[in-house]
Amino acid sequence: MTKDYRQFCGLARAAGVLGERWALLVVRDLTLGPRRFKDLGEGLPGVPTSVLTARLRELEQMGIVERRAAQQPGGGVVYTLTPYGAELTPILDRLGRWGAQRMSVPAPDEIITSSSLAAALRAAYRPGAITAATFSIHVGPASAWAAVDGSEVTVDVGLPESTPALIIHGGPQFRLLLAGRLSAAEAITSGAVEIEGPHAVLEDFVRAFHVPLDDVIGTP
Amino acid sequence: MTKDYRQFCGLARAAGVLGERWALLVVRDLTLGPRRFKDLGEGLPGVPTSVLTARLRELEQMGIVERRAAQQPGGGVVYTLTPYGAELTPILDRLGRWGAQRMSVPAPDEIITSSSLAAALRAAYRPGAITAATFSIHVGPASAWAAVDGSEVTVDVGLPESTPALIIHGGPQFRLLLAGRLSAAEAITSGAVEIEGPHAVLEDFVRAFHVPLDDVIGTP
DNA sequence: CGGAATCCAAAACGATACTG
DNA sequence: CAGTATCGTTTTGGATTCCG
Repeated sequence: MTKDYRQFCGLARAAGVLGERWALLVVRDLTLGPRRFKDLGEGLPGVPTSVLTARLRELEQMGIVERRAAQQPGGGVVYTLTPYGAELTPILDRLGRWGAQRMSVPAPDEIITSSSLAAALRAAYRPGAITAATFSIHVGPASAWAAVDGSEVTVDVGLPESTPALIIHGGPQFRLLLAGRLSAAEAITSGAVEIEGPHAVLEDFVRAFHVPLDDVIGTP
Repeated sequence: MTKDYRQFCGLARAAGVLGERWALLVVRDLTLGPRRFKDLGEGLPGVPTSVLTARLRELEQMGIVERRAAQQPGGGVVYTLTPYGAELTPILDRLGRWGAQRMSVPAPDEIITSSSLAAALRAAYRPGAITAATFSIHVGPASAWAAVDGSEVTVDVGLPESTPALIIHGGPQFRLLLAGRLSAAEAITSGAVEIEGPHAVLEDFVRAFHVPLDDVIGTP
């Protein structure tokens, strides 16, 4: 449990916990807010309950995750990030952007989860482009929303509470829109995305949310 | 080889490569500069050559590491980070600082490698405290140096080329100096560190290199 | 719902030895 | 120096089932 490198090194510690299978994705999902065991399991297709339990215990023991009784609907248990764990958020955002640089279009067997979409939106946010707006995004089976207010952005899975300025339905090409490889206009005319709302708001969206994409040279 | 989460997610990609055993530490060592196979192996006590090879191949395949023929002494092979891989440096620095927050004093079985020391110094650097100086640091069997010049810092293992303004020999308590739990004066009088050079330069050092340390509450 | 318990299979790690 | 090859052992991941 929890890899041990026997090195007195902050990075080795981090690698020890977060390098375990599924650990980083569990934390990613928890950066969006408190989650139940079941939510985590469903949001991470392929995790056996036994592994999820193990990861949560380890993260708990390292002070990253906290296990609490849920007050509201139905009681039960929720997992949250501790303040220490929450400090990972900006780091994971950067790491996620780094990894996304080489991701153009989903492979046939790759899925998009709502949590990954929400986290990607948060990581993609560039303050200053727009002042305020709420977006509702659907990509394949995944749904998330992002609410911009000044330099802040709030994201989560599912649907926004307030009515969004724009609803976007995107397909596999959605990534290219975030990369600027497709302009807002192109994305619409090509059918890469369909929107409910004004075209101009989609222009706002692409200005506010951006993740560059490398020209990847084939490996000769 | 290379964990697969089947998710179209930058973080999942990153976790796939960097989550493999030893991978993050290999990258850490390479952020310091080109390294030979043997250097990496010796700097990572416990890695079998077979595993090291596997990790290097994976990192190479992901475009993070490049394998080149060494020009200079003796020929052979060196591994370097690609530009893409080098982009990880600031991220790993942040992750390392995050992990170090809960590390006060090395456990009896924890070692300090020269690479981890050098990387820790880089991560600990706060621009603005001093204008220029070179430090030579020894902690246990590990040796590294850091050269400050304006807002830039350069670090590596071993000894600096130019004569340092200060040589520091630290013991297990060295971490507390970086955390500010020990003042420069206290560190010297308590014997936590021994220095060759002016006391005042050690004051400079602690101002320029700092990694906070959490008050960790026992787990009740 | 929130897990604990079992069990099997497959990696993958670590050690060691050996080669170009 | 820079690995490859082999191999036994240990993990641990994944699937399934069951329980409070």
